Parts: sequence; structure tokens; C-alpha cells
Amino acid sequence: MLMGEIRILLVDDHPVVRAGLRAMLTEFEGFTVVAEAPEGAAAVKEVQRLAVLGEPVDVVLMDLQMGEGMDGVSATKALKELPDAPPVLILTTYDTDADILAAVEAGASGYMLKDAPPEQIRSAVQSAAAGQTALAPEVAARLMGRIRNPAPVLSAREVELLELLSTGMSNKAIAKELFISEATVKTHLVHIYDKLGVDNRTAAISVAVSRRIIRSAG
Amino acid sequence: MLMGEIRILLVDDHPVVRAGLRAMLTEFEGFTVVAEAPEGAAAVKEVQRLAVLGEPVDVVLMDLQMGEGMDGVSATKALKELPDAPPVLILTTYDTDADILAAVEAGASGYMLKDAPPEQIRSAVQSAAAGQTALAPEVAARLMGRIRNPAPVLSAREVELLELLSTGMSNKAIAKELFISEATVKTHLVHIYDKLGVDNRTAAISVAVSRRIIRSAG
DNA sequence: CCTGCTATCAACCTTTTGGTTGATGGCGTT
DNA sequence: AACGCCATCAACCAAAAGGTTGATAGCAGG
Repeated sequence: MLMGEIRILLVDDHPVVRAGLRAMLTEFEGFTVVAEAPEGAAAVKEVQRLAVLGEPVDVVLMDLQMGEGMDGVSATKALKELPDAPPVLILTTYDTDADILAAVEAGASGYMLKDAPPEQIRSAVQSAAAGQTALAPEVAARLMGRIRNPAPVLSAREVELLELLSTGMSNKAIAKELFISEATVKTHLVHIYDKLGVDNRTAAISVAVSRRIIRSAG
Repeated sequence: MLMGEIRILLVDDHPVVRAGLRAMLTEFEGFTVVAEAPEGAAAVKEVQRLAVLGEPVDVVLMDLQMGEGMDGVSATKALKELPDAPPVLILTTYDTDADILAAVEAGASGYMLKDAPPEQIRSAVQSAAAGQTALAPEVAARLMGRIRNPAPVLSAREVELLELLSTGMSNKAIAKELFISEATVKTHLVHIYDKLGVDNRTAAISVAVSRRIIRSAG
């Protein structure tokens, strides 16, 4: 293949951010932005379209929060089900555990923050294109810190519950949403309270937000 | 002055966004980005520096949320105290009541959203440079709506309660903290729920945070 | 002066949560 | 195979929160 250019698809609902990434990446050697999409569904279509044209995408740069349409996590999952799925590099604003976990679980090859210096983004794209994993230093540090300092680790399910909790849903509503019984919700909550060292849902949210386990409503 | 170019200062903590705005604006006729700043304090210095150089800034494009340093509202206030203060056009992601009101109160000449189409941003910058006010359609609509349908305003005491609420305190604890009876706490809560359109404390916090009535733990 | 809003409190009742105990099955590790 | 962790559910009880009615008092505005 002789080191052709790295072919990139940008997925972000903000035209300004897309323009910024395009400008930033094309200034570097070896990068081409071959397509853009404002949300996840369009991104999947673009990847397929370019694949059948014989001009496959090498790396997808994906935002997590899209105003409308398919969000980044769902899009990543959808992309990973395609044959010859390209690596997906998440590029977002927030570095909460919930976001990171969801992204990694969906099959993302990396997790970068939008306020990262250009050079960092450049090397992350390169790593992703090479099939490697690329984590932002902040993200990596957070993961390392949590290994050294065995802070109580919430399971993915527990984080999921916390997120619904933070929207103000009752146990009954959460149960319905997750297709489990109210009893199970209560069991999860007891475990969450235990791990966070609190004894009610409101305090749990407060602690979870300040520890960046979840992101507050916004 | 013969219709010189409009000289712009970009203020945003994300290099990606700055690059995007720069690329977007310089593609249009009549715009020059003369400086950039990652946060408010640096922005004020830039404006002053360029003023003494005899190359004054015509429009400041300002984000509201900066990771570190002076935030957009404070920076706008600071700029407005300078002699020959340039118009400040807010360009941000969120269009909450609190943000818009704070920005307008601080003296902003306009309020645009980052997901706006380039053409809209272009004309907003032009309006601001001409000394006019430029509001994004979404923002204008929201303001109109709030005039017709004034949002319930929480009393100072109610906000005080909300703040304690968000830390996870029980009614009893809040009562003790504020030297009032638990009954009074409950009465306040009923009023708060009523005004926010919710029916439990967790949802109240969620709404209050998303409306920026209080700021979340962090 | 009357009206409305705010802040305070009480009594009462219903619903929701929290806390406990115990049980099942899956999954991965030792 | 045995152990631990996770996710699921049930039944039960105690505590907290939610909802209602009603009352008092201050203070601002028409």
C-alpha cells in the first residue's frame, strides 16, 4: 500500500468543529478528510458508500454527543458490525467514566478530548489508523489512578443505573426502562450506595458527579 | 476607513474550535482573524495589546465555557469596561436561560450557537461589527417564549434549599442546617417541585442543574 | 386596606425509598 | 470443583419523602 494517505471520516454535529478538524488534519502530512457526517446514521451510510466505491475509510473521528440523530456510541456499535469496520476514534468534550466505558464497550479504538493540542490528536489518528489504541493522557491517567487507588469500581450496570437515577427517575421508572424488576433496581442501588459511601440516591448522584463517574444533566 | 476587513479575536479553550472558526471565517470575504485566546484573561490582554498597536479588534467571538481561566461572561464584563470596547459575540454550545441572560447582562452584542450553519455565523459577525445585535433564531425564539410564558422564578430561599438538596442532604439535615423545621423544608420542596414541574428531589436537581439554577457538584 | 408572595410551622396520610435476608444462575479464576 | 462477583428477583419492615390542608406573620404593591 506504500503509505498512502490516511482517509478520515469526520462525525460531529457542529459545522465549526468539523471545519476545525478538517483544517487541522489537512495541515498535517498524510491525512485526507474524505467525508463528513453530522450524526451517526449518516456516518454509517458514508462508510458503506465509500467502501463500495473502493475508497474505504481508514479512520472514523467520532463525537459522542450529537444534538439529533444517532449518538456516537450507537454509531460506533453499528460501524463495528460492518465487514472491514474501520477503527473509530472518539473525540469528545467530556471524560467521565460513563462515557469512556460506553465508548470502549462499543468498540472504540481510542478516546481523545477536544481541548487536546493538535499534535496529540494527530498522533491519536495515526495510532488508530495503525490499529492501535489511543487514549488521551487525561483518560489514561484516570484509568491508571483507578488501578493504583482501588476506588470502589462500579459495574457497567451500576453506572447505567446511576445515569437514569440522575435524571430524576423513580425506581419503578428505572425498572421499566431497563426491563428488570423494581427489586433488582433496589438491589443495585444498595450496592451503589455501599460503594460510594452514601445512603440515599441524591447523595449518590452528588458523589458520582464529583468523581466524574457520570456527567450531570445538561 | 473604507470598509476594511473586519478584525476578529477568537476566544475558545478548544484548539479544534478555534481552527474551525478561523478556517470558516477566512473563507468568507472581509474577515480577518487577528488573534486567538484560550480563555478570558488572555482575551482581555489581547484586545488591549492590539489597541495600543493601533490595530484594534472589531469583534470578539467568545465562548462561554472555558475549562480553565476566566469564563466568557466575566471576560465580556471586563472587556466592556475598557475604553472603545469592541462588540462581543457569544458563540457557545448551550442556550439555557441562565446563560443567555448572563451574557446579555454582561453586555454581549449577540448570542450564537456552535451548531449554527456557517452562513448564520457569518452574518452574526457582520451585524456585531456594525454595532447591531445578533441573536440565533433558537435564542430569539426562546426569549420570545419566555416573555409570553414567564418561567417560574425561584426565591432565594428556595435556591438555597436546592443547593443543599443537591449535596444529598436529607430533609432533616437541611432543616438543621437552615435552623428551620422539617415541615418548612417540605413546604419549600413542594413549591420548588411545583415551579420546576417535577415531583421528587432528584428530578428537581436534574432540572435545576440543566437550567443552571444551581451548579452541580464538581 | 386588600391582595399576593414568602417564610414559617403542624397534623395527617400515602407512596417511595432504604435496609435486610435469602435465593438463583451465569461467568471467570484459581 | 469451589469461590467470588455480577445480575436478577422476592418478601418484609422501617424510615424518609411526597401531598394535602390549614394556619400565622411579614412585607410589597396597587
